[in-house]
Amino acid sequence: MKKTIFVFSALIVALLVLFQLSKYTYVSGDISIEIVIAIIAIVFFIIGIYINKRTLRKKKHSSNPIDFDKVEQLGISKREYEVLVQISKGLSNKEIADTLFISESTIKTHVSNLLVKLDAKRRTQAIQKAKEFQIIPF
Amino acid sequence: MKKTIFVFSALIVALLVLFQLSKYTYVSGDISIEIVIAIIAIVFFIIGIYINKRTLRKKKHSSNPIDFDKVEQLGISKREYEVLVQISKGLSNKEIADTLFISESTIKTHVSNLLVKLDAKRRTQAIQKAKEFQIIPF
DNA sequence: GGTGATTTGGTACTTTAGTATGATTACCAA
DNA sequence: TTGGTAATCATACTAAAGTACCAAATCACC
Repeated sequence: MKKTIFVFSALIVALLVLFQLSKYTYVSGDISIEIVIAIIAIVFFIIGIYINKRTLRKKKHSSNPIDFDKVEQLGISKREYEVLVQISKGLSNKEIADTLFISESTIKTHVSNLLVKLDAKRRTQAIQKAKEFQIIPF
Repeated sequence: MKKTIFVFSALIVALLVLFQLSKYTYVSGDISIEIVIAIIAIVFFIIGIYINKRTLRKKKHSSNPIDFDKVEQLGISKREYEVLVQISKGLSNKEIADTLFISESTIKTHVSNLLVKLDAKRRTQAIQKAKEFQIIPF
């Protein structure tokens, strides 16, 4: 907030100086026009950079693009994907079974299938791969 | 924050208008100069936004703020932290033992200590917690 | 209405992970 | 020099994860 005020204040001062300069140099010569144009170009260039940085910083937290096409491409089914998400949360097979209201045997089947489809040896590696494929939220 | 930017932007625009008007009074009839300046300003503004977006996109992958203070705060030792990083890569205890040139027993000891310090029941949960604490690269 | 994929579940088994405990070495600071 | 901490390793055990194989119910699709 402080920074914003400072930067914009500086810009206003700069513009005022330009404004004054243009008044004085108008009579004496016509080189000032080019200089004024150049300075305005630079100033707005900087303004563009600054404002863009601000807006991008705000968007950073809400960006979570999950590649569902990749999920399909890997042949991961709906249920398997649900299990994958629970795995990435750090839950055990038993805990996943309880949250999805199915038996642990079924979870084991899903996990085994997931490991094959993600080409992973362990569930921790599956998490890593899923993150690389951008198919789990992070 | 948004308000501040808007207010100052409006002020700058107003000043520019004054600047344009003042010129208008001196050189009456010649509108083209003002238009040229305005266009240049807008063009460089857009260029600023564009270039900034490009540089930020490149930096996106290299931005990884790891909270080492948190690591200390949790009482995680140097070696334990190394093990934690390997765990998050999806390696097994045996594989970690091979990469760090120590026995699997030692890895198990480190892992057990890590689970206590991170308040986790499993290594997958430890990964999750470590991510929340921002102590591992992602 | 049959066909293929998904989901579910089980048994039996092997492997990996994690706990508990104890012990040795090394290093660093008081 | 001693006392604390980190790092190392081992044994023995329990728990969880993962594999292999099978089988039945469901569901979508033609």
